[in-house]
Amino acid sequence: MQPPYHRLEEFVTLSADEAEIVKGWAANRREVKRYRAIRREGEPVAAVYFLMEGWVGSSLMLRDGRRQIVKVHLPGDLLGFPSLALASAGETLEALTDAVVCPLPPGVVGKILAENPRLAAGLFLSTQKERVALMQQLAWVGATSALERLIAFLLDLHDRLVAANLVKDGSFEFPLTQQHLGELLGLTTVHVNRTLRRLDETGLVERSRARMRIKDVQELREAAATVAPLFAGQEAWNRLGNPS
Amino acid sequence: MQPPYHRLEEFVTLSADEAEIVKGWAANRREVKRYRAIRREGEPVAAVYFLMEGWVGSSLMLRDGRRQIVKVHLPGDLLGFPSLALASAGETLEALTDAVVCPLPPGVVGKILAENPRLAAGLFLSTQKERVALMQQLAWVGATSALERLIAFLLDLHDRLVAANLVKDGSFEFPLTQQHLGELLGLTTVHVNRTLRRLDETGLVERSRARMRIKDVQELREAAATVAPLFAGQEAWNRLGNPS
DNA sequence: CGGTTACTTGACCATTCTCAACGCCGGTGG
DNA sequence: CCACCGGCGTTGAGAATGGTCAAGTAACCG
Repeated sequence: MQPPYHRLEEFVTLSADEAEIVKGWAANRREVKRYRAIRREGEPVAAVYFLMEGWVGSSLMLRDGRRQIVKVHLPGDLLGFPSLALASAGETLEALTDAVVCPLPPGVVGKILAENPRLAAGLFLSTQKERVALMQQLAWVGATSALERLIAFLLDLHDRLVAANLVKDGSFEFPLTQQHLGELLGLTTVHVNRTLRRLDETGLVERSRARMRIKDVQELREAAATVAPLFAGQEAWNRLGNPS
Repeated sequence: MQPPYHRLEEFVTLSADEAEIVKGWAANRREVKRYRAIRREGEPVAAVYFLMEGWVGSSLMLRDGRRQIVKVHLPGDLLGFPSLALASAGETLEALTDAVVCPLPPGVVGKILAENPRLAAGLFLSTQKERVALMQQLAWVGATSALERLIAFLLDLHDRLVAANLVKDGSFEFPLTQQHLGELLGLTTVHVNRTLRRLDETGLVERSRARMRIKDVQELREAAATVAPLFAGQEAWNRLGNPS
């Protein structure tokens, strides 16, 4: 199977040199078992991570033990970047399936910023894309009902799984527990359960073990409270490159 | 009054050249009246903005008209960066007070990425800081009660106002309506009102017209559900510059 | 096959929302 | 200068979405 470099080429096509740099990351693989932490909040910021295989959650812990999952990462994602601005890590990275990550010391990022403007622009835009995703999630969680949140998340997940080539025959692996969904969407496990049941009673999705199928993506989109933003791809890079 | 460049120097001290670049931004000032949009969702991504004076809100609109404010920006903030990754703007930027912004075409950002690695690293880290802030807000909104959300927001605002030198004698201007607070925290106006009353009945804050005073910041911090993250400042830049 | 973990369901509870009315304050026009 | 108007803030009563507690069931793992 091809390493998931799709997200790195989304905004800037990589030159041969740049592709070499990226491939070099794979030299350092770290395998992580399901539910194990890759890095916890409060630990030193020793690296960022390229997610090679598996799913990983980024979460914040509140003082009383409640937890908010802020992102479910899929293969090809870069993890841990926000903590580069912090004195110690601000997010816990936890494997949601068995996973493989490639740790990149902050110096690698610095070197790219210093020496490779194209790749730097790609990273920069990728980071902005993540900000948009966070803004969207905040909108779901802050302004919509349980059902709408679930729909919005499933659609977003679906689209990202398609991009990562992980949807087969319209269905995909779904390793999240209902507890995870609750912590992601700001709901209790019990209510996630009821809402999920409602969703598949209406025939919009089908759950079986650790798989899920969205039966009619178009119909589900119409039930969603937000419209997925349209990313600019290459055009974003062109804008950066053509000061007016 | 000094232009608010504090946020640009947070991670990387600017060289004389770099300071010149930044000062050059001020050449192009755009004044915006309170409640006027600087840029709406869906419009072309013509620029990002440096906020010179005043407060600005970034918000997303849902299909049914509900709105989520994702950030209240203060002087010194850079606005509109997430939309650089999008085909058309993903957030509406609305002046919450009379404001002055300096529009920067995307090409200016591209030029910095291409030619000025130090400034680029500063921007990059600033952006990561914003991501951390968004993650925190998501945690408040997703995982805490109305009272805790309000406290968390007020503390965060307070700290940022202090950094921008906008707190005088322990009190600060507070131009947000209760509706804004609701849209920011995922609550209705009515409930914001009740919660605010509860807050000042307990004597933790004092409201008068368009000002607010936090009577005991330390005590309020103890009542908060999250701990504000510690930003790395210069150290973050050092990490980037010293690949291990 | 036993034990653990996740999922499911029910009954009850509470935080927050909805709807509605009213008061205050600032601005505007006569 | 005063009267009106509109926006914002405030308060009350009742409804509802989602939370809590609890128990039971199904799936998975060693």
